[in-house]
Amino acid sequence: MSKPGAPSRDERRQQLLDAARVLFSERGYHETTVDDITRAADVAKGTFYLYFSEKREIYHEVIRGFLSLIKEFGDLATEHNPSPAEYFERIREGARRLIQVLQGNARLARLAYREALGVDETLTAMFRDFYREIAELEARNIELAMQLGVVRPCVPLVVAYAHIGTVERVVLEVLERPEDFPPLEEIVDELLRIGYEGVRGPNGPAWTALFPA
Amino acid sequence: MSKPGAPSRDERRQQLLDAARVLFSERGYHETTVDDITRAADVAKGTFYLYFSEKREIYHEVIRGFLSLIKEFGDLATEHNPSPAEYFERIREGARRLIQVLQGNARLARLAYREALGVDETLTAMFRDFYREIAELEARNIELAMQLGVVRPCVPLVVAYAHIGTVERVVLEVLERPEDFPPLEEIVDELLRIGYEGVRGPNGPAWTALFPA
Amino acid sequence: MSKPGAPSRDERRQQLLDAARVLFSERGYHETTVDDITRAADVAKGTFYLYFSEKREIYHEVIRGFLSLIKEFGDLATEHNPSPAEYFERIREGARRLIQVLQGNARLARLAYREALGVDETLTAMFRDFYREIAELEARNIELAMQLGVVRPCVPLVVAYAHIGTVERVVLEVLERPEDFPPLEEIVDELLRIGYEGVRGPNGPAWTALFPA
Amino acid sequence: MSKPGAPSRDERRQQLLDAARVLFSERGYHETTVDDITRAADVAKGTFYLYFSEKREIYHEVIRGFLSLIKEFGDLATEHNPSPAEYFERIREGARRLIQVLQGNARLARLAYREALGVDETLTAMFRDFYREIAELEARNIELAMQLGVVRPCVPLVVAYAHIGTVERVVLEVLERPEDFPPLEEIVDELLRIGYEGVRGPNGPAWTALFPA
DNA sequence: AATGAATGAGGATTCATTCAT
DNA sequence: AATGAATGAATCCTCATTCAT
Repeated sequence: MSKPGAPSRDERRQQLLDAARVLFSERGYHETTVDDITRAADVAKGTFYLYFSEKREIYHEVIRGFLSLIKEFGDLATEHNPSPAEYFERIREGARRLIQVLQGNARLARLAYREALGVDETLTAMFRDFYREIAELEARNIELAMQLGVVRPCVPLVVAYAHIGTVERVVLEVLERPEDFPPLEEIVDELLRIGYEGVRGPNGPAWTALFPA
Repeated sequence: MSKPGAPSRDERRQQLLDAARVLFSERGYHETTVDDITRAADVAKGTFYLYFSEKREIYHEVIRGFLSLIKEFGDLATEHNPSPAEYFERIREGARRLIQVLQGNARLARLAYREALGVDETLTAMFRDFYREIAELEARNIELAMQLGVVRPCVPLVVAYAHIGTVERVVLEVLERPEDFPPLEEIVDELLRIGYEGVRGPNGPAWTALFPA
Repeated sequence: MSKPGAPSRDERRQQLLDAARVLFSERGYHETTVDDITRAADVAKGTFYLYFSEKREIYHEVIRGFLSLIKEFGDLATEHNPSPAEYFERIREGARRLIQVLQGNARLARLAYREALGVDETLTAMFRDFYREIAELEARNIELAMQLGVVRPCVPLVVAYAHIGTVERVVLEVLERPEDFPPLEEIVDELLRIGYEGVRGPNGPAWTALFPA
Repeated sequence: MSKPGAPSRDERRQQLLDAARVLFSERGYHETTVDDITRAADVAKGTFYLYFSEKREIYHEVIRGFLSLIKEFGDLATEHNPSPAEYFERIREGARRLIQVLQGNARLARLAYREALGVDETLTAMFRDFYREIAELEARNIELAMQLGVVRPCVPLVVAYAHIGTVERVVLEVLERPEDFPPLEEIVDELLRIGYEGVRGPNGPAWTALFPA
């Protein structure tokens, strides 16, 4: 059906997505034209519309891809019935992998953050759902930690968003000007320490004990 | 010399800014046309360009106004040489006033957050500088707290961004769907508690002692 | 940039309508671009949209103008309570003026006829309504003539459409190749004679008597 | 040599024509894409161009087919040397069959009428020729009728177009809103009566005598 | 013969900005 | 200062047609 060496349907689509990801990351949604994308992907303008029905669609796709990349790294702590040490180990592992993803997609991370909401309703909803999902995931982590006694009584959803904001803002700043900060790997532990000692329960301080600086 | 009843130059400018603030907040930068703004301000289209050299300029102005509104509420803690109790009292006061500002400008807050960076370089820089400024301000707070012994040794800038992210993300979520959360006034203390117990020093726990739930 | 005397809003609109009328008549709707129209009217492309919200709108306007030009020439016979001779005299007068209008707008007449329905729903409705209106008008003429006894009992609406079709088809052909026909002025009487002797009533033949060849 | 079960060249072509006829009738020429046609005919897009050199060609074909369908029903009256009664009987028979064809192809009839000329020169010519042919045919009928004395002296071509217009307009209206009219079968006689009494000759009134209501 | 991916010219519409009055 | 008509560059999207497989 396709020439050997000729791109398959999926490859062509990917070609366009890749070009779009780069351009959107560099210039944002509004400053990137369909023409730019097709030129970068080295296809004719009309070809774009064989794979995406409109410009917004490819943007959604790019963002969706990024968000699902992130969402993969949260399901860790809640499984089984861990000891406090196991719990924190898992949280720590998840956080580290999250940081890696963000670091490996720095531009895209900034893009997602920037134009989170300025494009259209669908996208706004995508982000709202994304935040809600990861917040609820972290809220469940918190609840588990409360049951384990390593976290004091609190409103889990509030704490969850606090944790998210902590990571989000710090990581974005570090990605923007890494030279002003210690390496991200070191920062992770500090953030977790702040986040979890901030809600330390009767069985704490757990964190410092478990991971002495 | 202006006709009696005719708006002065500054008033006219303000008229345009007010219209723009509302429209940008509701629809974002790209979905708002200069025509929309002049129509809302009830002036002719050409008049716009007597007060602003281009569309981006009025947007910058709107954002700048909002950011400086926020920045006013940070200089509190660093003055004089406070006791731990005074320190926290000031921090708390600052936070409360910040929340009030955000709550009174919910739409604008969302706008600022959304299109923070998608418009142009100047704006990107404005936000970067804004974050840097408030981060450095909070970092100085942290350093002071370290000296007071209420905060353990840490990298102040990292902790500062962590604090900012905490407030930012939680407040944005609460503004978006207030029905899922306790009232913001109650949340403030929880956030400060998380933020400061998370970095509690030898003279702590301070927070809980000072402001028992 | 064209203005020996600055055109008023209405003049500019008319300028565009005139250009559009000519172009649509020559090439039809689909073969005429907005660019063609603005170029012919000697204004910039954007100017078009200050006066018409979309391409179809100016087309509707052109057609509407033509149709109402025609509709003016029907109300003649029904007034008062004429004698048979007066009745036919009025009919004849109306028909002659109609022919003149068509002759003076030959191209437009062909346009209207051609793309009557191929453009959009609004236009289809415009034509349907147009035909219905003039048919009902002629049907009232017929009814009046039946009362006068110059027309035999018949279904007025059917006869009305028959009369319309007669004029329409003949005039269109004559406009297309006048060299194959007698002058339109002569043809008018023949058509009326056919139309009205075809439904001659007991008081007839009226026509031949009144207007011997 | 074709695979068993595979359509022959002609069948494939017919497949495309059938699909095109339906789509053109429903949406008109400009609103129908080659893609629509091939999808409806269940062949690949490229296949279209194996059978037709361009989109307009298949449209021409569809229209041509329809027009020749109509043209078949005119050659009746002119044969032999009929008596007046035979003459009218043949005319009547021809008219009835014409009506049947139109009724059975109502959509197509409207299409032909609508976009008669808006597409291209070839089509314009096709229609011009079509009208000329049937007009000349009817003109010969009229001449014959003049010789028979059932039609008064007149310009046959003018009368021919008058007759055509009568049928055309009435039938189109009836097809559009049948509920406002008597059944077409009844209307036929009324139209013929109008048409032929309108040109009744010394040996008339023929019609009424032959076909009393 | 059949396929369907690729092409790219073409056209409608928007809107920031200018400038004569 | 104010006006608002005019401008035209910019951009999205469509679709007839081609051609390698």
